[in-house]
Amino acid sequence: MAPPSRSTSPARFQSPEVRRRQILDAAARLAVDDGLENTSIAKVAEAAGLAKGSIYLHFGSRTALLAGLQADVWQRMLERPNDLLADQALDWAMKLDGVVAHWMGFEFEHHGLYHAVFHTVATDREEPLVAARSLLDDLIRRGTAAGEFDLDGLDVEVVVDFLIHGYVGPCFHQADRGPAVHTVQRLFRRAVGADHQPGPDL
Amino acid sequence: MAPPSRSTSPARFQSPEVRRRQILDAAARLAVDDGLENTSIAKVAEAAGLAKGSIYLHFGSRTALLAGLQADVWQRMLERPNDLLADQALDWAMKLDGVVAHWMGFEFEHHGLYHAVFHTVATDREEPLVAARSLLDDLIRRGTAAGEFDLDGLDVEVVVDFLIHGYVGPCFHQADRGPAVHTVQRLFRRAVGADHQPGPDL
Amino acid sequence: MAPPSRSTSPARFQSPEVRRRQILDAAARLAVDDGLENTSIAKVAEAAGLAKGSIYLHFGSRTALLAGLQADVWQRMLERPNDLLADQALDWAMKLDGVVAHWMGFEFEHHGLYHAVFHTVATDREEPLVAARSLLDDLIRRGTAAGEFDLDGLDVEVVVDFLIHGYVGPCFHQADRGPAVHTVQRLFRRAVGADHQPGPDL
Amino acid sequence: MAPPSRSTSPARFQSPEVRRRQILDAAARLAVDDGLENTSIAKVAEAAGLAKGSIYLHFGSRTALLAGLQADVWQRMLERPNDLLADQALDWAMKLDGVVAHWMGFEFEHHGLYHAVFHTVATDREEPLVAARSLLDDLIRRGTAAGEFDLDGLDVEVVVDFLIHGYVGPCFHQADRGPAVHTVQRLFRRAVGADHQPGPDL
DNA sequence: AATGAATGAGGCTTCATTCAT
DNA sequence: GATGAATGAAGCCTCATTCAT
Repeated sequence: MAPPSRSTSPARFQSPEVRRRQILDAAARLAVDDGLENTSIAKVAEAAGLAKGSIYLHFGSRTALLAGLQADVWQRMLERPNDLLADQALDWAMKLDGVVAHWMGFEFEHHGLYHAVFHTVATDREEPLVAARSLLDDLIRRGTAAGEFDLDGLDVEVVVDFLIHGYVGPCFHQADRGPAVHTVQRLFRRAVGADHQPGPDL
Repeated sequence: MAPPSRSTSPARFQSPEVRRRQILDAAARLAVDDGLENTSIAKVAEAAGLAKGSIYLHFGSRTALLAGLQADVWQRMLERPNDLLADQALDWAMKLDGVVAHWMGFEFEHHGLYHAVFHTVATDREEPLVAARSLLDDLIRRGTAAGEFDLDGLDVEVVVDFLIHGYVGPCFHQADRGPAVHTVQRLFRRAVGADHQPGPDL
Repeated sequence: MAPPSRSTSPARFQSPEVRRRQILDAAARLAVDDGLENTSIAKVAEAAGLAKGSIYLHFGSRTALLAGLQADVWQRMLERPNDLLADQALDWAMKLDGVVAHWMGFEFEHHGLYHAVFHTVATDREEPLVAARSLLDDLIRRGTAAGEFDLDGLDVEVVVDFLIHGYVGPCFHQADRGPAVHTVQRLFRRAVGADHQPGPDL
Repeated sequence: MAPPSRSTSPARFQSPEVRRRQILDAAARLAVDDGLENTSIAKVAEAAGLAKGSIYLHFGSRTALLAGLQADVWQRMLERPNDLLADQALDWAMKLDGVVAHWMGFEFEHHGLYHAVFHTVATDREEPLVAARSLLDDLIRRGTAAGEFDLDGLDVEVVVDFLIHGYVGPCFHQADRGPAVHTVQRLFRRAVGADHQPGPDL
């Protein structure tokens, strides 16, 4: 009996790292377009130009893939802000502005992916979220210590949670990105008691 | 074609109103525990002590059930704040405090149900969301007009979106409700430029 | 606890015979419109102005109802032709014409109901079909004996089966009923060797 | 989400073409035995020795499967008659005989499958039916033009519809195939006015 | 490494039938 | 007699996962 004919030629060999990235990119694209819960292995495989089974050579399960996506997202979310934090040339309010601009930029760019990943992945979601929170926490505490921010007794942790959720809202409903970002920057400043003068876009 | 054998005794007759409420309550419980998208008809039926098919006597489809849940949630979310808005004895900042207290109370009580419903239901989710937004929008505009709030040029719509998402954050991570609510009330006041003195709990 | 409210008043009492007929009529209507297999108990009940459960006071099962419908259909299908057969004023060819006219009239009127019932009901479908076949069988044999028909060795049973299926075809595709009936009448005559002159419509 | 446990050994790999045919054959068997509308995916899968889900690798839906069955049936139904039509060695009456023999052969062989498919499939059933009708239509018109047939004013379309339904009848009730086919051949000839001498079997 | 046929649990929905009221 | 809430088997379909090739 003839072996089953292969209708498409197999994908060209790739190193695991490259494949992994291709898969994650495909998954991210689909998650943005169709929503995270509608991102099936089959669709990811097709979008990545692979067969379904091949996904499992790189991720142990759909959940693992989604977790990978999450890690990916959060890494990109934290990379730049960490740089900002270290930038000596910026005062604390400007750093805060920078974080807002960066995060909102992501939400606008990927329309909800960050939000979706943040809220949906069925994994230990604490770790990366903790990272984002502690980044903001750190920023606010140090800005306060520097005398730039004035919390007037407000609990930093609550403020952080509030801000980290709040900035997402305007990303869904606003057509004009620039003004929205600017407004949210000022809202962050108001929250930490530093809205003395408008901050420039970053 | 075969007559269904009855392995368990059927649930006692109930009026549609009562059953409908029982089903919605069961669904709400599950939505909180497992997430909205994992709330299946089978699970709802079991939680409500009914057979799967019985759910369809009260809701035309899973989507309709979820929409019913949403409508329910939002009605409870908007009822009280609308009363607050109409209360002549309160100044605008106090009304704002009241809304915060009410909404956070719900989130704490139902641990994420409101958030889940708010962000996930696959229905025309706009209507009730619009209602919540316009409530806050109205409150802020009128408080500003009354000279109590000072937006200093901030776009009201962005502020509203920001606040409506922001208050949810602290509900997940804070053990001490009272202080968290108080802090968020002050953050709302800061956002609208009215944090001159702390507002009392409502 | 209050008894469940009754949203609609119960249908007025009716004698079983009348109810039975109402139900069969409703079922026939639905079978014509939606097809026999889409005729559910629920729809019949609604069309008959009854509650679902009430159907079971008159028919033991859906199958029994469908069988009743079938019996009904076939009775109406055979009544008139039996009269024709007994009519002394008609010659055999005219009787044949009459049967055709009557049967096609039914198919046109009820658009496929007779065909559907004939072919679909999951009961002992033989009995009524046998009646129709033997009617035609009888007619042809006696017409042949009378010298009006000429089978020239054709097996009567095959001829009967052929005719009884054949007349249904033109009922589906022909817009002009009159000419179609006339043509089929002549085809019946040809089949039995009696198409010497066109027969008048009956 | 849970890995599917494998209680039975999976069916051996097959090329899509082979599987597709196996599934269609199983479906045809069931359609004959149980009726087309009682042919469920579950039953087809079991009859084909596959899991339910595997059917969907080859047919997008139950409807598509049934349509595939239909297409299959009709292709086999029309192939041979089209050859007959082109055969120069046969006169028109003999071609007509050949079509009858072929079609009745199918009905006998598959006991009702062709009839079932012909009348029930919930798809665009027009196309293949049109093909069969136009085949017969063509045959009759050309036989008439050649002077072999004599319609004497009968509408060809009605004749075609009549014949195409009529031949099915004897297939259900006759044990002796040979004589039945022969009789129906003569009935076709009578219908088109060409029953001058018996035609030989084809 | 890559493939893709095969699996089967589980999700949604319908509907004939029963039975307490 | 009449009602309609309740049932559960059964139907269609999806999709994460496995594994022979």
